[in-house]
Amino acid sequence: MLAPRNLGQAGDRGGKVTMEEISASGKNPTMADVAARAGVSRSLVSTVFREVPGASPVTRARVLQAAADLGYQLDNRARMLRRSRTRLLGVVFQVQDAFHSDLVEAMYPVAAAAEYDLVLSATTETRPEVDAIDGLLRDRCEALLLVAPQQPESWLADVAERVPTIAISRRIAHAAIDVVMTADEEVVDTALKYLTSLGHRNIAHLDGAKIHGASDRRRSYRKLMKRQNLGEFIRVLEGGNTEVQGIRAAEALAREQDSLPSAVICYNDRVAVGFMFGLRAAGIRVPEDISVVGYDDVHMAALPFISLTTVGQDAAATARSAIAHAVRRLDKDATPGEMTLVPPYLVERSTTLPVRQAPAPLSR
Amino acid sequence: MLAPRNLGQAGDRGGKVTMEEISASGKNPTMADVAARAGVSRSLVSTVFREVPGASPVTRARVLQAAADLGYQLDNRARMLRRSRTRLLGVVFQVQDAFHSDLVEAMYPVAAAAEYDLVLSATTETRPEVDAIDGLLRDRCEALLLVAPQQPESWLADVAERVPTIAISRRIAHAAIDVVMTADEEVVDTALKYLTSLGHRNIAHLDGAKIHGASDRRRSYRKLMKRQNLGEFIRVLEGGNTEVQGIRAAEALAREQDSLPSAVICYNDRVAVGFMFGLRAAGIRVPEDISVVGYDDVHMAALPFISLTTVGQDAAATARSAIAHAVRRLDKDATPGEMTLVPPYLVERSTTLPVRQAPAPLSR
DNA sequence: TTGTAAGCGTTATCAG
DNA sequence: CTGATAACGCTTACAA
Repeated sequence: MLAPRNLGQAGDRGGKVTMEEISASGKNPTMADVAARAGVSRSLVSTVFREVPGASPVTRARVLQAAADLGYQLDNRARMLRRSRTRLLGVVFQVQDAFHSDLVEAMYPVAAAAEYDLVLSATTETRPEVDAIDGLLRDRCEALLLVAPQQPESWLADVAERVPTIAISRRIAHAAIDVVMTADEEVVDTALKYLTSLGHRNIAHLDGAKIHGASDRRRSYRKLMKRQNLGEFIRVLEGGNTEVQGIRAAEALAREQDSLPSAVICYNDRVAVGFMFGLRAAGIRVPEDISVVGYDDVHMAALPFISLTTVGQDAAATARSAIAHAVRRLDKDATPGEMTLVPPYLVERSTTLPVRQAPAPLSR
Repeated sequence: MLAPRNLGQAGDRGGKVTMEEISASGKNPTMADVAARAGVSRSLVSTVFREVPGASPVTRARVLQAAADLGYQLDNRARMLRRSRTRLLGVVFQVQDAFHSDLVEAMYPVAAAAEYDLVLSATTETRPEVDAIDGLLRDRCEALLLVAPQQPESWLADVAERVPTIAISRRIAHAAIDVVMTADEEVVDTALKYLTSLGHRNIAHLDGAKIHGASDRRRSYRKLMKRQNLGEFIRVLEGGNTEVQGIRAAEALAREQDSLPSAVICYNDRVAVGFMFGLRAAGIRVPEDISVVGYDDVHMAALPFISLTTVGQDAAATARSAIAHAVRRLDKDATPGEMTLVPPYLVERSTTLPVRQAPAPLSR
């Protein structure tokens, strides 16, 4: 009763387990054990488990049965060691970040389709990126997928010299590193076009402070505002990337209530949500007084009592593209340094309204 | 300039890289390469890298230098294969779950302190638990840490028969499986005692529906209400584990407004937050009309505009305990089937108030 | 279709 | 302190 389901006891259908059963206890059974039990050679067991042609159906069945009886499991260590290729893709990500989780989730099926396995290596407060990457290198991953890597470009370039490296969600200009990220300027463009289509002109930008990518976003905002002939309205609000910083920004804005923008584009959803609640707490209505647009489309943005209009990052497309880059480098030895920009998408929800309190559409 | 930092070029301080440099390109350098460059035997290189005594300081330095010049990295596959023990702990978790992420984060330093490495294996929509566990078994992990496993107990028991298995956050009564979880009854007890201390008696329970553990919680609620002589107030509201289900529950409750409880203990924070906003949307004030207590202490609960009073799960303590179980089983061959209950903690925030609108404390 | 034998890059054992 | 020499469990030509 305590015996594992697939580990067939003496007396089970299989029958003649005797020595093997004893020798198998404690140690894991090997291919040799399976071969012995099936009455074939080790290599035949291998062919069966690799699912390559070269074993008769009847042998195949016998081997599989013997393996099941013994509770045999392939040993990845040995198999990877012997094989010329490990078919391993290393993924470095921040385990606490929801968008990173979305990416990892989306990567699994794509990698599997290309017959690669994923090796996850998390970065945390106590586990620096360098350690995470080192582990993957020791596991002999064939390519590295780095989600929002924090290390300096030169260090990442050194890594990329050893193994094909794909940076995700971080712009890096280096000939050895592939990059996959949401088209940053298009994010601002999408938000801006949407807001101007609602009649907004006085559109401010809630900044991401010193976060990676914030300066790019700021630059895009300035550039695109000018292009829309809205240069006179350019205004960058001091923000950050957390809800609390959003609240602070709202409080600061409320204090100088003389000149409110009619809409604000935020660095990300978290700061946007904080900003929105902060405005409301200060007596400024959202969306009636100010429209708010976020970025990321995190889970929270979709909650009915938040319902934040936002420009979303397509995690699935990003993941697909990142794996595709790795596969191109490995299986089609493409040249490194290519960049893929994933288009963002707009999600209209309840934090935006046409400028100046437009009346609800009349039914006529 | 394109050369990896640690891969010392010919002309670098090291000097005489010639054939090795060429042979190393393409293939990863091995211990043999390092040995050759340092002018020692493979086994000495091994002793140096294993950091065991048996190499003179000067040799040690030479080996390390040669390794650095070559950009040598240990090969985990070979090392794990040869070593009697892998010192690998497999962790199965839902990559999308914030509490699981907290656990994983907390596990890293604890495992490192016990000289174990963590192997992460995520379950997702497309990657079933069985696959995740299979992978870890093939990697020859020495123990499995399963966070909130979904498989039936009998199946998990089969796994536990092969390898020491620790279930986290799921109650399992099986002699082969260790369990670490937050003391479930204490959670309800903590919430209940806190609410009664505020004078509440009409305390309802917002249920977790068919989720694992919900029935335990329900049972504890009933039992402890009776123990407090509050049996007449027992009331289980149909809930769930998501914000949207919380909103629905609030709407349902508002419809039968004749008999509102004065406080509600919720299955988790997510459903609690939805419930709270749902109540407010229905014109029921929180906390003035109804006090709301959540469970988990997720990040969102602490946001200023949510500020949910909740009973928290101690992720760090749970992680510590789980690793400790594994280490006890592996290094001190403790007997399986032990259970550790981690005490929860109360976080008083803004969704609870003494019953019947107590006046703000007077300053005198 | 099946079996034989030689590694893959380490660690561990045992001599010098 | 140092260096040969077997394994570890598998894959992969190559032979039968």
